[in-house]
Amino acid sequence: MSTERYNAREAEPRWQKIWDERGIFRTRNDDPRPKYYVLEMFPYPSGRIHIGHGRNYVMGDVVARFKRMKGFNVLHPMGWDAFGLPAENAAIERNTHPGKWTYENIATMREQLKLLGLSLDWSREIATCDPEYYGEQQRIFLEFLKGGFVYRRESEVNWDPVDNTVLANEQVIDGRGWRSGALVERRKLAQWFFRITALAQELLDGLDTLDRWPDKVRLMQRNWIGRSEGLHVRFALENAAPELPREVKVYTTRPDTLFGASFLALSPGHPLTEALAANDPALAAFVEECRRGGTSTAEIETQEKMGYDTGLKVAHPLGGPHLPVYVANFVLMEYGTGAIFGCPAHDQRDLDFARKYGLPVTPVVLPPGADPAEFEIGDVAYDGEGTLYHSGFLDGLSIPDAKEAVAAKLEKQILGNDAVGERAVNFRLRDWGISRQRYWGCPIPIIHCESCGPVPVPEDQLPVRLPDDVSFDAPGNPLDRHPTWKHVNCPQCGGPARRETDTMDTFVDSSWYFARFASEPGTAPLQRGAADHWLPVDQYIGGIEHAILHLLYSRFFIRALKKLGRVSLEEPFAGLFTQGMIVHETYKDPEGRWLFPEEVEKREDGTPVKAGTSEPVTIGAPEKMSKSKKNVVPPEIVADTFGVDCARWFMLADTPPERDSEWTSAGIEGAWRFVQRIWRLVGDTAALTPADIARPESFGPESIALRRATHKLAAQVADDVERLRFNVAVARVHAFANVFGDVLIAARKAGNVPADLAFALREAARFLVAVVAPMVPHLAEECGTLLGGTGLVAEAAWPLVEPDLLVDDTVTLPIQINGKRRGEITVPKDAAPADVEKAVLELDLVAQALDGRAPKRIIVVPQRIVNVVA
RNA sequence: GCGGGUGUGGCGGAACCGGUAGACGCGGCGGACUCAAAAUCCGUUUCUGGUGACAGAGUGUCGGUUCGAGUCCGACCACCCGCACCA
Repeated sequence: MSTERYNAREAEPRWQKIWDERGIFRTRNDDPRPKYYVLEMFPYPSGRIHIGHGRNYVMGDVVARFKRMKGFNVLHPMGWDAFGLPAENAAIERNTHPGKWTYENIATMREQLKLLGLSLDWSREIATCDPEYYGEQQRIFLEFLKGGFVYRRESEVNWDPVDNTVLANEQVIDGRGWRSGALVERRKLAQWFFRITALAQELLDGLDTLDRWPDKVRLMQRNWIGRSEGLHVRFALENAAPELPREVKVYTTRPDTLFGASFLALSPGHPLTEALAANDPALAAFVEECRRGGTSTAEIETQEKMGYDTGLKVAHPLGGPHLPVYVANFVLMEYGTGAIFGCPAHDQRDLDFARKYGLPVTPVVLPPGADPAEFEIGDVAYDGEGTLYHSGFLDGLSIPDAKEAVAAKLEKQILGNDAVGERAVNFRLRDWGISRQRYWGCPIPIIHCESCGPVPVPEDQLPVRLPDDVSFDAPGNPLDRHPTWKHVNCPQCGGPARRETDTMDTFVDSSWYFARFASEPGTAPLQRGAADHWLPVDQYIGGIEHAILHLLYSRFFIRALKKLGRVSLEEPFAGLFTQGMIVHETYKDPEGRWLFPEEVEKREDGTPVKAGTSEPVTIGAPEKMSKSKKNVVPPEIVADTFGVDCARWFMLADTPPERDSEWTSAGIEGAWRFVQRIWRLVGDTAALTPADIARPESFGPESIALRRATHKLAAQVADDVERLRFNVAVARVHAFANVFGDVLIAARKAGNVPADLAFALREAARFLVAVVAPMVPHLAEECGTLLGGTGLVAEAAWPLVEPDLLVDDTVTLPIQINGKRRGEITVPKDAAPADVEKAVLELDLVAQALDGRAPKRIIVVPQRIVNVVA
């Protein structure tokens, strides 16, 4: 009998060292086994990790270790999303260099991650701030430029006045910068864009192929891309000054409501608006007022519709009355044509506008069953289905038929030289602005020349490296202020020119790193052969917060790279899993200061106090672990007390992986007990049975029962892990330990252990160790040694399941009488329903219930249930 | 406003296709071992009534389909998430 406790603190570093020395997690591209690529979203090196960061890495590690045991050549790499604003902020605050700060953080966090015992191939580690990495990214940028996926234009940008940078639309949350929280302003700048909209339809269609993605994420992307089908309609301007355009084009998804139109509205940013405003100070002032309007959620919701009557009129293309042309604050320049026709009766925004400016409200869609003489629009527009009326040739048609009829008619109608109407598809998706006025990012490899314009940096001059000697003592972009860096000669004409001083959005860095990992260390960063071999990532794991941006950008990148011949695939991530966060209680002292969990202790009566004092502590609701609220647990503390296997076990247990999980001391103690329990079960088995026991000819009932449980365990846990149902896998291991423990105790009491049972016990221990190995790998190695194994458990195969042992000979069926469970019956597994029925009717409890009458009906569901209807 | 999700004991949560609701863990209670404690082990733990075998109720609410509903359908309530003046 083993009496010693499992000493995780001693064993864990020892096994980590052995794994490392033998290089067993190093992956080779020429390995003949089938490939499996598992990847967790790489971290930003912000400083230190806490246990809350560990959950997705542990989940990925379970998958990686499991797949290795199942015979796959597994790629499981790690890297660093290393460019970004915090490094610059740290540089400003601490008077250091962003690179130094970043690489120091990487060193710290690498050691912390290693503490978790992750089976990572560290030889493939990358940081996106390595010149080799961003040099390849510059090459990709130039290929995108050549291939038409990059362009430059003047654009109104979201300007973050605190971080002094441009933000993507996606980085503006409630009108504030996603990092600084500052209210975003609008400015016009020349910006570089990735033409993601060129692939909008493909990116939408591709979602249908991603059957191992969560539906939620696919839906979010679908909505983000936002496809709509409608009609472009050109309206002739009646009374415009000669220098103005002759027409206005609008986009509508409701051409059926054209007879209900009562006005046209232009966006404040529309070219016609600008042209009019040049000679109309009042309009110019109105446009200015619209600009000032905030973009925050609350403001948009409460913002009143504002309009300015330009005095212009347009003709109705279907012969209705002429319509006034307004400029309106609610019309977006970025969507459609920046101009709309307003149909107040059937669009809430138009209705609000019409009521405010006294415009007609003419319903043209009659709800089913409504009386045309009575139906009126009050404060709510009607956007349901119905039948067209008040609409000339459309009267009586359904909405879809009316849409079609209008489109067909206007396609043939001519205004000037073109058709009045043209069917059009619109997307909500906008092109991706990637220019950032920041130092710590990938330089955009362009040189601006007075005479040649923007010129690509020649291939042999890549990478364009960031200068090291920069200062952060003034606001703005250090690259722009650098005395020499930007001054170069034009590669085309040789004349004086200046470098592009903008750097790329860091989302560019993370849009292809998974392809970089495919290349062996020391080889070119993006190789078609290697990328095609390893990609797509078989299982990608990360937070739901990246459901749109990172994942959509990466999908765009791979598709663009394919079109440029750099890779052969279309979708980078075949399987996606979004894991929940780890949350923890928060603690505050009487002054309202946050306390770390280790600063809090419980008195005997259960009240929490500040450690070593009698100051009361307020316990707050569990929240996402964060440094600012101090509700963090550093991995070192866990490693030094319970061991990281306990942390791993706890992170996998109880809560489904996609939900948030609360870290508690009770939970980690429970994990500790179970780790010790496995250790004891294995140790007791090793003491009770000989290591070299041969498989006996036959097994007694007790041994068969144990073996059935053993083999079912291996089969079911394999299935659970494949489906990432770690909490269920953990529960099964617990249940098995209960069965195993009972048999073990009985065997020990009996004194002598027959050979067949000894074999079954050994087998149970071996299986148990293998099954938990992906989850608690250090303990598994230690147990492996205990059982007299010579090789590493980390390199062992998943146990071979004997299919005969998965099915039982008999089944116990519940007996229901009138749908209520009244008893049960045990029958042979493949008993005929008629025989089961007969056996059931012979039972006393059934006879009693029937009380001499014949049953109305008996339903026998083989292997499930018997229901007697009395 | 639009779209999506969730709701099961004191708690985290199981329950594949409609077939024994509450697996497994946490916590609680009782016990064994111990001089005592820790550790470990055993029993018990949905609620109500009953000493008990047992009976009744029970998966947010109301209704429906079915021999049978946590699971399917309809309406509603609560909470969570995403998008948000996208014409």
